[in-house]
Amino acid sequence: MPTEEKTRPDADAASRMHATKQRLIGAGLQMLLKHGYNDTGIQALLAATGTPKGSFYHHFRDKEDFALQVLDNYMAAVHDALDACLQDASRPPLARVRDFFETTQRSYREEGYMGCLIGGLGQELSGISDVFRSKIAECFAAIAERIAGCLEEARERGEIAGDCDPRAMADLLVDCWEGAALRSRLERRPDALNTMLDFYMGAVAAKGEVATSTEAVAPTMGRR
Amino acid sequence: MPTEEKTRPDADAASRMHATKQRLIGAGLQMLLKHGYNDTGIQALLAATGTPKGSFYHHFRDKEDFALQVLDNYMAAVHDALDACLQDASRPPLARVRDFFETTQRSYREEGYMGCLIGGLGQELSGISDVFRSKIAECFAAIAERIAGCLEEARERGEIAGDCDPRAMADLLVDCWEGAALRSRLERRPDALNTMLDFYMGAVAAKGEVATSTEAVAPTMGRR
DNA sequence: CAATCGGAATAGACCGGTCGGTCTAATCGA
DNA sequence: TCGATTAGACCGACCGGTCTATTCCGATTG
Repeated sequence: MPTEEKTRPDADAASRMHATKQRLIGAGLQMLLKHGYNDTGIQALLAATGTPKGSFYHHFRDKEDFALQVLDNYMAAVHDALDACLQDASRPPLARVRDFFETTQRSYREEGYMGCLIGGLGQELSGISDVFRSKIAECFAAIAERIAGCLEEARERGEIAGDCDPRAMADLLVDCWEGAALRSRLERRPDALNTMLDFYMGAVAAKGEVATSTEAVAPTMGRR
Repeated sequence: MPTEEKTRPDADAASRMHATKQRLIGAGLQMLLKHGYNDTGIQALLAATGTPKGSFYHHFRDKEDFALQVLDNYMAAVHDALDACLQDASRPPLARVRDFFETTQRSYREEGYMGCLIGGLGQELSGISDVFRSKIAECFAAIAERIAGCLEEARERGEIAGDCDPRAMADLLVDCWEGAALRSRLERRPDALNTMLDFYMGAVAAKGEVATSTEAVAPTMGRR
């Protein structure tokens, strides 16, 4: 493993985690995705997993600590997906970025189009908890940072305009994705996600220039 | 007033509304924006407005009914802003659309960058309540519908590509806006909103063609 | 190898507080 | 006078969290 990040939570930590704790975090992800934070009850979580209360408060300080750990777990999975998609040097950078979001979209479908946990908790809690607000802002920043790296590559290769700011474009992409994810949650279908991706890819792709890539990046645009 | 819509809730209804009910809805908007639905307590609302419980349950069936009415009120304000911004036939259609979102952004600032109530409630409740889910989907659809009308005008005038689907582009704009609104809520600043607007306007504007408009639509792009 | 020790983990009764909602009575205003 | 509205005591349910008791299981012994 290359020394790519200073301190990213071990993606492999799950394997060393106690089975009960893993069960709680797994079920917690589903419940937090569907119900949000305030409507997720500890009792309901324990009932759903057949866990006694003592175990929960042995593994977690309190509900907030629990949700933060679920979020860490979620972020680890996101970073795994980023690793899997963005590091394939044989593909054009822009196609790799698109691949990441298509992978993400697939995971949304598997969860019944409940959208993104980060966005969900961010929307619900950023008004009342600075802990969550800053944590979630950091999550988005971390994702955007990695995408920005890939966009920088794309810029150097002439896939996107040479005078654009990759980091700003990455932030923008993440933001728009979250909006489309909310819409897909409301509609229980992925259309908004696809439309958004097509639009973005079509808009950033440097047109009529060298564009060495033969891989199609934005098949259609502006049509649902 | 022109017969523009079949049945849109009377924007002027507030003036005929009982003072107590108005107070509750006004305070409810602030509380729902900041705390979300589940963390907004009836008791806290009553304490904040100095209202006895009897009054609340006289004017509202229950908490859900209350939140839906706050949402109706919010939507009426949105439609007012749409009226004010989109109907000025003397300005280019695309500039009118941009004007609406800049007006919206101003109102976000006034509320301390708490983002959009529709998006907030949508994110929090769409997983557990079909009432809210469909209601909020309709809210977005209604907004997109009106923007689509303006985009259609823009298309006819050649401000945007002739072969694009105005309705899809309007949905997309609303979705991306919501995503940027979440980011602006997390960061307590409007940057993400501006970046998103600039990017969208720059991307849809038909380039190098007739483009009769002399009004700048997207001053900068891709820079924060 | 068996006995045992001790912390980790499980188990669930229990607690005070707050939740949304109900009910009856008093008061207001046309 | 009479319905609309205000007033607030009251309710059962459930919330997150605490506490003590028990069980589990690997390390430490003789």
